Amino acid sequence: MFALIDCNNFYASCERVFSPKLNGKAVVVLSNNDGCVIARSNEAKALGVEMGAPFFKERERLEKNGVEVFSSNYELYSDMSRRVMGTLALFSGEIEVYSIDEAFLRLTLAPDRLRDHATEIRATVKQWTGIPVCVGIATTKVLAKLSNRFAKKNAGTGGTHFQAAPTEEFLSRFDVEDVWGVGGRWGERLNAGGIKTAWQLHEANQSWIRAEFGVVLLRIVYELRGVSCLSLEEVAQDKKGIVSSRSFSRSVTDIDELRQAVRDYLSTAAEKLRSQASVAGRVQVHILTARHGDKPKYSNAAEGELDEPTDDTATLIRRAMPLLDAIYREGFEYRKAGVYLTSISPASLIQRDLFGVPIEKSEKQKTLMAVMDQLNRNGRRVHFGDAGRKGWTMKRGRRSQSFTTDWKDLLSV
DNA sequence: TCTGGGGTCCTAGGACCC
DNA sequence: TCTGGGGTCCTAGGACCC
Repeated sequence: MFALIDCNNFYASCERVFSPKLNGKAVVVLSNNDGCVIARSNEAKALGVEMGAPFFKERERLEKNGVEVFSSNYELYSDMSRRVMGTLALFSGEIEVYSIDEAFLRLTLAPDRLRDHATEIRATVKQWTGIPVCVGIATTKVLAKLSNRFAKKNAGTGGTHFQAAPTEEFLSRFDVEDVWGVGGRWGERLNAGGIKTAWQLHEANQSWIRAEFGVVLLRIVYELRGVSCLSLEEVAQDKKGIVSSRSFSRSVTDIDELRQAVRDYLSTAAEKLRSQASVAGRVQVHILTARHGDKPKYSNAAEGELDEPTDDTATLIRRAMPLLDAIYREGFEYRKAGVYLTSISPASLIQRDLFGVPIEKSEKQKTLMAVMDQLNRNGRRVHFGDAGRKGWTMKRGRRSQSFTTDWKDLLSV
């Protein structure tokens, strides 16, 4: 059996843990730059605040209704996630942390004990971390997802549900787009083919699915039928691509400012690369103007290969700068830039270039990076280039404290 | 009527997820 | 004024090899 545990309105719930006065009130959390709504408490959902709604369009309505609005505080959410996952790990030796607020567990209990187990998981996570979760149990991951959705949408379930078999009665309750792995595009095409519910997808013609949609959807159909095709991925695989990109808080026209942004993002991306002991063979740089409005639009990206794969921030920056120069056009108001590291491989398997960077030099680089990572981990930010006034950095004026990760922010009562 | 039969690697694009 | 930031996998097509 697979259990899917999903935190309810996770970011909003994190804010509530340390501010109980928010209980019962409408709470929303905004994306980076306070751009759009990415988490809503049930009260906020009831007011009709949509997921992904631009904040500037909703602002007045939110204020009028006394909604509590927060900038995103990933330091807090990551740490709360770690606590939730640590708690869940005590309930099964096999756990897959699927996202910041979801995990699959494999349960090998007798079926008659599953319901009690689910209730206990939910109660324990709530008591130990303050985060409310729902638990859905079934024989495949796709069915566990639906089971969880059922628990979440039906108050009568008490937040847990065990679905022993994929019955017509159960699957007919869900639109086909509610099935994990079926998004908007496939939903439309399936609807056009007369498939509107999860049950109809369960009954769909196998060869038609394979021919029209491919093997990915076919696996989902099998999962709906109770044939497990998606296994529990207990160990997180190394990233095959690492992105770091941010929207600016204001327009940027000057290439020097873009250069500094690219240096910053590369520092972040390379730090992630080193944390999984990998090297990257290619680096990509992209810049964009605003998508909306009537200002002239431009976006472009350029990618380049490293002479030899590296995790050295300085080397990556040196390779990336000419790429930025190549795509930069004067006269545009840029709103976002980013970098993308690809062709990632384990650092232990580097194929050195006979005429490349001498070993002694690369050893020095390695030491420098290790020292930098250590300083940054301890909260001192060490930068490449000009770390001075950066007017374009993220806007997040409504952020709560880092209650669990910074002594200065410890809650006072 | 009929045009060989195996492969690999890389990239772009399109889906999907949170 | 103002619209996030990460990821994964699969497929088709083009280039190459013998």
